[in-house]
Amino acid sequence: MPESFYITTPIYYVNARPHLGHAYSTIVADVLNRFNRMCGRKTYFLTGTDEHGDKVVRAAKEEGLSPMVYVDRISELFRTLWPELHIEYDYFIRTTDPAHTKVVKEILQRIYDAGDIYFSEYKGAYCFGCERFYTERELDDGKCPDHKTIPEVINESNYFFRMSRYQDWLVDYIKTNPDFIRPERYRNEVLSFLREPLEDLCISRPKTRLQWGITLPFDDQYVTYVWFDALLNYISALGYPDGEAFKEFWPTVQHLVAKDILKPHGIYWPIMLKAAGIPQYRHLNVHGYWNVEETKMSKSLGNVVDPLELKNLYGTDAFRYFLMRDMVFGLDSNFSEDAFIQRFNSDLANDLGNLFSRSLTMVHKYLKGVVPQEETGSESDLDLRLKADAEKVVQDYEKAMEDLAFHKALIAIWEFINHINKYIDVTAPWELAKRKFQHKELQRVLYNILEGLRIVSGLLYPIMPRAARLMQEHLGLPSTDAFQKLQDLTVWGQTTPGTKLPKMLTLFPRIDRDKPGRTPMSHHLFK
RNA sequence: GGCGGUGUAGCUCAGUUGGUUAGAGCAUGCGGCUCAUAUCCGCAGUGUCCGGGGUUCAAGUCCCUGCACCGCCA
Repeated sequence: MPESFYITTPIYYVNARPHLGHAYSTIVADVLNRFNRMCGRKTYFLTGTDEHGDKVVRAAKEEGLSPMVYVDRISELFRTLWPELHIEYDYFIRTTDPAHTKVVKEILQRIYDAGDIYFSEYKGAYCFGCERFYTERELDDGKCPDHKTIPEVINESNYFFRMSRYQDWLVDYIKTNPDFIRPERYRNEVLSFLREPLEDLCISRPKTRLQWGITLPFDDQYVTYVWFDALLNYISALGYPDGEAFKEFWPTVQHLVAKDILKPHGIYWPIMLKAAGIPQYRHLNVHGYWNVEETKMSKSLGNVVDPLELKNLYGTDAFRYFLMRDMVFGLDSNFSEDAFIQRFNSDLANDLGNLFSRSLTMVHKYLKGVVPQEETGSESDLDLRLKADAEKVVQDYEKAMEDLAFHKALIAIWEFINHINKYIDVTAPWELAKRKFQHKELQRVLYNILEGLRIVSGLLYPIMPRAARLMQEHLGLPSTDAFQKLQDLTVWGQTTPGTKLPKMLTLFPRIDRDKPGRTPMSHHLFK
């Protein structure tokens, strides 16, 4: 029985529209999900939206909408964006779902009963304009940085989660499970944070101040605040506690987050799970930020990259390829249209697209578009080397994918693409085609090229599902299968001789930067 | 202020436990092929490995120190 695989994205906060960062997280999840399906695992892929809290109330007010109408609208933007990027999630959760609300209340009650939630009063500087407390440090000359007014000192009572009690346990757990949080830099960050005493977490807001949230089960004058509500989506979506999905998928859960929400996922969440008596997640995978033209992406700079626009300009496959190829998972990367076009033309159009095109053209031209016999038995060193390269690429790829080193997986594929190009160059099928007595050799060479391309298409499936599919159709592979199993990519000779190949197509037409009428990305206009 | 990271070719980066003339891709220049989306293949380079000091027969790699940028914490 192969293991299951459960991957989650963060649930995205609905106070803003989807941007490049959201798209990256969700595409990575989709890539991992598809890769694991190729490995024969039963997979579950969760994404969704986080919809409570005062920022949402404020954003709704600005648009003159009720919170519910507002969150419906923004949530829908996320939900409908993903299919456009060829993302196939299994379930889309919203924290306003009644089923989620029920689980949150259940867990709160359980932790409350166990004595890990207590009631306490505190004093603080509160700005009524911002509807929030400020710490001394955040104040600008004693005044609210936004409103330039002196905040009032008020008393407030709230419920607190006793995280401090679990600090030593967590440090120990992270130390004994080295890949609990990865890459290592983020694990170190959490450990370094835990060297200082951990403060208890405020998990409520009085209804006098905020109504848009889940009412505490043990005090109806309060709502749950942010993380305690949001994090529980990962279990409520599976039908915790009795759902079949929970039993099947929770044991192998991996979370995927950007570095800005490391603390809630690396500290609050494991402690919540511990306090509620739920087994820990397996991995927290943390990635970096996309900068745009060397600067931080921000609304005020007007350089927010809209995934839909990119997709419309260059296609989903190219967009996904660029994101996976140009970011080292865990580190920050830079996005620019120039870099994108560079990658597109050199990797997709020239290396892969042209290889695909020249190969199929030769099959059509020399063999009437019919897949030849394999012609084993008289292989040259060149043939044998190509097969060895094919074995190696699958191994390197698998290792890189397991390590979340997507760029390395793609580098490995492109090395193999170069090898096929080289193989064509050295075997020179156009020469073989001139001489009848070399027909068998011609057949063998072209068969090997097609096989090489089959393996390339199979490996590309998680990253570029649509292009992989197109390639497979044009290589005469069964179109009934959505993808090839990784296992099938390790065995040479799966292409069926005698298959008539469909008409040629250009996979990735070159982008001509200077072409008149070409529309550059709109964020350039705001620079 | 404390802790951590990064600094290698024009650009993006690889460089294992210290070990010959420091690598790849892109960009550049030259040559070859014609099946191909003017594509592909080959060749050619270029480097104060951030500065300074030290350990060693030997340092991009280890130690100390300074600088720059980044992150987390206060």
